[in-house]
Amino acid sequence: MIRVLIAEDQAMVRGALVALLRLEDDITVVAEVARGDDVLTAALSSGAEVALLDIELPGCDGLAAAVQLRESHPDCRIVILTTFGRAGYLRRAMDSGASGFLLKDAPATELADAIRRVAKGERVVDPELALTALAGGSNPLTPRERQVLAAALDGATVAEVASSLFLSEGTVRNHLSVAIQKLGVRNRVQAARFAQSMGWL
Amino acid sequence: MIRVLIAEDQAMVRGALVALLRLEDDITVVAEVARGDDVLTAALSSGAEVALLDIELPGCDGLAAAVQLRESHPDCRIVILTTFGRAGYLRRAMDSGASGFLLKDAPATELADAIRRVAKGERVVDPELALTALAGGSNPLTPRERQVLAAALDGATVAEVASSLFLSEGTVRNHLSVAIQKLGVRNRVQAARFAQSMGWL
DNA sequence: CCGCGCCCATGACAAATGTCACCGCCAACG
DNA sequence: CGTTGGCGGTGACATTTGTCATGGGCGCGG
Repeated sequence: MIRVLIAEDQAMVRGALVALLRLEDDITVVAEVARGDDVLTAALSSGAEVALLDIELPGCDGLAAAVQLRESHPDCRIVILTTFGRAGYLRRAMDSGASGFLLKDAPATELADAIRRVAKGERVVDPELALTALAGGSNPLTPRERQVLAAALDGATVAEVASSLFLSEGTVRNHLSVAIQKLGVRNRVQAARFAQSMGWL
Repeated sequence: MIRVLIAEDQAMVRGALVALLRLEDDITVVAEVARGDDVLTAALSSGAEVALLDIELPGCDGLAAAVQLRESHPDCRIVILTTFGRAGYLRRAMDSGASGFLLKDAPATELADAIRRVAKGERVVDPELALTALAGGSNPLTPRERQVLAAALDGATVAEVASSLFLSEGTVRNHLSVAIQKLGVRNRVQAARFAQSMGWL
């Protein structure tokens, strides 16, 4: 019997996934949580063998939860389940110690299969996604550029970004300009959107 | 036995929802589709009594699918199932002839319940959401302003928006400026994001 | 130690953006 | 019929944004 923890913020989807896994004889759901910062305690108290983590979670990112889990409960295998097949997400998931990476676009039958294989110690990644992750290359942005871009994502002005990061306005403009050129786009909005679509945030 | 059609683009979620509904004795899933433009034919050929429609669908918006379905198959009740509790979505869903409006944030148990009530001819809407929809008021944007804002959403320049809508640049700037003031924000990006978050697109 | 890359900053400049006043056209409505 | 409001347009203006050159400080690897 494989003991599984499910972390997913949308209650309806979470419940549906539980129903899906209940159909399997060799899998039992021992914990469900809605927040990233509940993952650790729930995993410890339930003795989960496999943790199924969404990336977009309130409280704490699924990838961050994976890191915590890996540190204090290294026997628990981790499967990331996410909507977006962003190359950067896959890379970061692997860096976080995940054993599996599944898309919500994948057929429902693959879920139980992936959990079984991960429980046996295998790694499970959509091969096509792995290719695009390799082809896409790695994140060309420096940490500062990421911060500035992330701040610009929701329409903040240069002045706001500057004060929120304790920088000069000119510096912010420089970082933005460099990021725009690296990404080959024409303004900050496109740059921010593109970076996010690649999982570079 | 209530005959249900499910339209949801993410295969994993779709399969999980099917598993969830399979647990109910009086509900049977007679069709599942991934695209909005497959809803109509699938509903007709399967004789579905209730259609469960996601809003974000490839091919054709779930709300548009609802309108088509309403016209050519008026006996089929419609339930909109969506991630976002945007006030504008609810209003448009009701205008599209939907009988129910459910959030993916709602508990999984509510799904079967909502389907049963809708099948009996009742209307099902999250009461809290209905309140915010009323409080939020209706869309203050004119059709043109919506178009311009939508085009600006992905970082297009004024010139690009102008040529794509066959307008003068000055006119586009005017529409943007008016929209920015109506929405009480400070630039086009915030305006576009705010409008989208309200479902005014 | 020296170079390299990242970070921060300045100042200047061109381009894009946001605002304003004012124009006309047209359809809906009292 | 006159008024109102959405739509399209012009021109001007201040502000913001994107680009460039340049320079200093810091940490890391050869």
